[in-house]
Amino acid sequence: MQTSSPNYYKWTQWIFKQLFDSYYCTSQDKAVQILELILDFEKNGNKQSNAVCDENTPEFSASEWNNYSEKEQEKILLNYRLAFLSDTWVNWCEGLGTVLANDEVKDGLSERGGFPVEQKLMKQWSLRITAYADRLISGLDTVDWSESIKEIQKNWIGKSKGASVSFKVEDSEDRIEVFTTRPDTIFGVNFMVLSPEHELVEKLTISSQKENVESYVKKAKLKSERERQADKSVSGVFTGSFAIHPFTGNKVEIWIGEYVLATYGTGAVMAVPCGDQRDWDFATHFGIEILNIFDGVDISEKAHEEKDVLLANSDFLNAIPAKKAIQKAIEEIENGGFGVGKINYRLRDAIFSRQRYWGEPFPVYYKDETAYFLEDDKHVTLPKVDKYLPTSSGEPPLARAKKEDWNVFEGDRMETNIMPGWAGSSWYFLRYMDPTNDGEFCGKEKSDYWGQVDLYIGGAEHAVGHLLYSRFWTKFLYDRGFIGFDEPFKKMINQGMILGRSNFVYRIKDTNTFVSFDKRKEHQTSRLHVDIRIVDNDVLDVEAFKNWRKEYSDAEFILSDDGKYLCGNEVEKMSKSKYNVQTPDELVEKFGADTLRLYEMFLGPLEQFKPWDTKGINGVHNFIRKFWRLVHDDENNFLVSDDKPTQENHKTLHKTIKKVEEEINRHSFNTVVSTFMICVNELTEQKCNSREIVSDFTILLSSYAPHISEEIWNKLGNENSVTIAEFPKFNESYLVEDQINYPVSFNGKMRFKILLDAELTKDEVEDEVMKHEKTAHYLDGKSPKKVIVVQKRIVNIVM
RNA sequence: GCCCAGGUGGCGGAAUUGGUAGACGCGUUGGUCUCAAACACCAAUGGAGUAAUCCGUGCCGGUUCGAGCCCGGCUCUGGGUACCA
Repeated sequence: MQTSSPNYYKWTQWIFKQLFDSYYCTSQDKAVQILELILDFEKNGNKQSNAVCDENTPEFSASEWNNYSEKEQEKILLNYRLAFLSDTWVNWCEGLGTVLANDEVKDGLSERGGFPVEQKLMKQWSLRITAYADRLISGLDTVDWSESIKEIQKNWIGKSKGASVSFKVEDSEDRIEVFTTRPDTIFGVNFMVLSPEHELVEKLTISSQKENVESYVKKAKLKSERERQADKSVSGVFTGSFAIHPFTGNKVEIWIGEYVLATYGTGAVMAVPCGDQRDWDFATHFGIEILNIFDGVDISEKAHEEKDVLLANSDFLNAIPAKKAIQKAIEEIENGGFGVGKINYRLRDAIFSRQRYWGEPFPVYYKDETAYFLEDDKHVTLPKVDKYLPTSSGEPPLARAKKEDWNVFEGDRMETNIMPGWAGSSWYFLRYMDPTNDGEFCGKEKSDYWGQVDLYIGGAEHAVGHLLYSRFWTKFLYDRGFIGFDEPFKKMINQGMILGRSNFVYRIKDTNTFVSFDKRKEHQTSRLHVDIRIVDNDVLDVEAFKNWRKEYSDAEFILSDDGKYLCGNEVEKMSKSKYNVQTPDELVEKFGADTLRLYEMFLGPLEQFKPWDTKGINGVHNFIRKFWRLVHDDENNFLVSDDKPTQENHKTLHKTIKKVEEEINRHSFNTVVSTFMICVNELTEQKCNSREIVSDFTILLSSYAPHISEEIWNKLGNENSVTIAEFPKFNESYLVEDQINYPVSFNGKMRFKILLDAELTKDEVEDEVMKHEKTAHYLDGKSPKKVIVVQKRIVNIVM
């Protein structure tokens, strides 16, 4: 099964079409066919509709709706559809020639390649994931995932409860809307701050402030997002305009400040300097008065951000504790008609268009610039193009395809964007359940039978991408009745990453001269990754470095005193971009794939991060050879015996079966490998090459070292693959001990052991211990206060 | 700042419900085999001490007959995340 094959992605297109044909009904709290919404519009218009929609959707009555043209109706429906086209500010990445989702942008640079990303307005397909924000949070309680991934998703969705409040601008019809989580502190507001990008900035700036504001805004826009976030110093400028406090009617200064983000909330805040540290810092820096609305709290040194005090100087909120006051404030704000209680999410709708070649094409065509979907039985495959590059006019690569290059062509033109990488990966686990179904993406009886993915082992780096989108699609497919569960992955384990050891060179600023690690502090340098293959033991091969890349061919070096160029080093994520990748090919060549596989498991617990270090690999390789020798004679001829295994042989085998079974349930693969080693060591010592024992051991080993297991299984005379052999049954009776080697401790410290019959009662054990010669020695003349006997486990003598 | 992990020999790590701390592997040392080496095999290997013995799971305290494990307080390391109003 390949997500890139048309047999697969035609179903991705089908799911996308279902999203387009659906809206989110808030009263049923699920996705519903858009037809139902249309019927509702025809009868009632949209004034009371319980549907999630774009904030700028106009209101209309039933008769207005019925009089709209098809095109107008379609335009409105786009505000409701879960897959919709809209002009969106997107993260445009020139370097990659495509749009990126928010989670693909890190610090203002593309996660892949590290290219700059800018904001650009484009017509794009988006998915209304925000409709699912709440369920994506609450659903986390039903899955067995690590706390950290749940936390990352919660933060990413970023639900905050509060109120949206609109402040009237003095002598103007304009209003400034803010979002606040602390409406109870509204009487502490005496200024407000807009982000430099806020749409009202220009309008609100009075002529005498114009120059200051313009230069401030210009400076802010020149900075990359990364620089702006890194810069924690307080900066801002006054517009000269005032807003009117909705309750007191007092003047409220309107400022502009970089610390307010354009992309969160409304891009403006009401500043409460006594209750918010950032506002406090801003007010202090610019000498703005700080009103104190907290009863008995000193705010001269810092803001008071906790909700643990009563309010003062706050009219109807006086002497009310914060929790109640928030409720009361929202009521009054709503009564006054200048705001409303609101839940705000940090999560944005997911942009679903990309401008590359490789990806799933949309089953969409345009007629008169309106988007239409193909009939259900038709799907689009990627057309052939002459180059995988954008056209000269900047359209996506698919725009290179001529009419006859498309397998389907309808309307004026086909959609030339493609879907993002996470489209296919959002539902592939469902296709696994029914990979050859030609009539459906996955038969309901199949998904009902297999259900959720029991265990998903994957990296934490997909926390806000793939793992969130899969949950969204699963919930959608569940809502529409296509599957019977609404979370894709029941349990998840995040495997630890293998870290690599990176090396660095130090380039002196604005030169092509590199200084050795030990002398780097004598210069202003920037640290650059260097390929670990041209570094040996932290010493750089200078000639190889010059040949490594064109720009270094004439590099000069300041060496350390012993004439070597020393590199810096650090253990970090193994990654191509860090040039610290060690491929396992060489190890496979030398030791075989079984050894590599076993060694990776043997390194330690699955979830743990660890640096790649091959020092111990010959240990597991020796184990494999030891197992081989167990079933071969000195001339390397396969040799097993058909003698009846001894009691001891059975004990060794069944001890191993038990342990392997237990450990696999705990996902503790490193200890399973140890168990195998112990088993082979014991069988070697017992000189046991019994066919019966070896067969069962081979099955146990087969999923850990598949190649050697298959080979030995075959040599044992089996026709079928070991992968379909039945897992050996554990038999407790082989492990019954008739004697117990009791550890005897004094005040909790183990001193000696005593071999006793397993059937002895507590009292008999105590008698035997007290009779023992060493007991008298450790008692040293004292008499025991108490003797604790835990049968078959331990004896503790308290003195 | 907040959230999540984690701290055990020279190293990777084990100890599953509170019950023998250091399984297994690496490394090291000594030995056997060999002309020699590699491989393999045998033995030793937490620290101190000739030994008896004593001390030992980041630090301080607590619970318990008994704590690497439970509780309280610290500390250090790793990871994630944030001018989110």
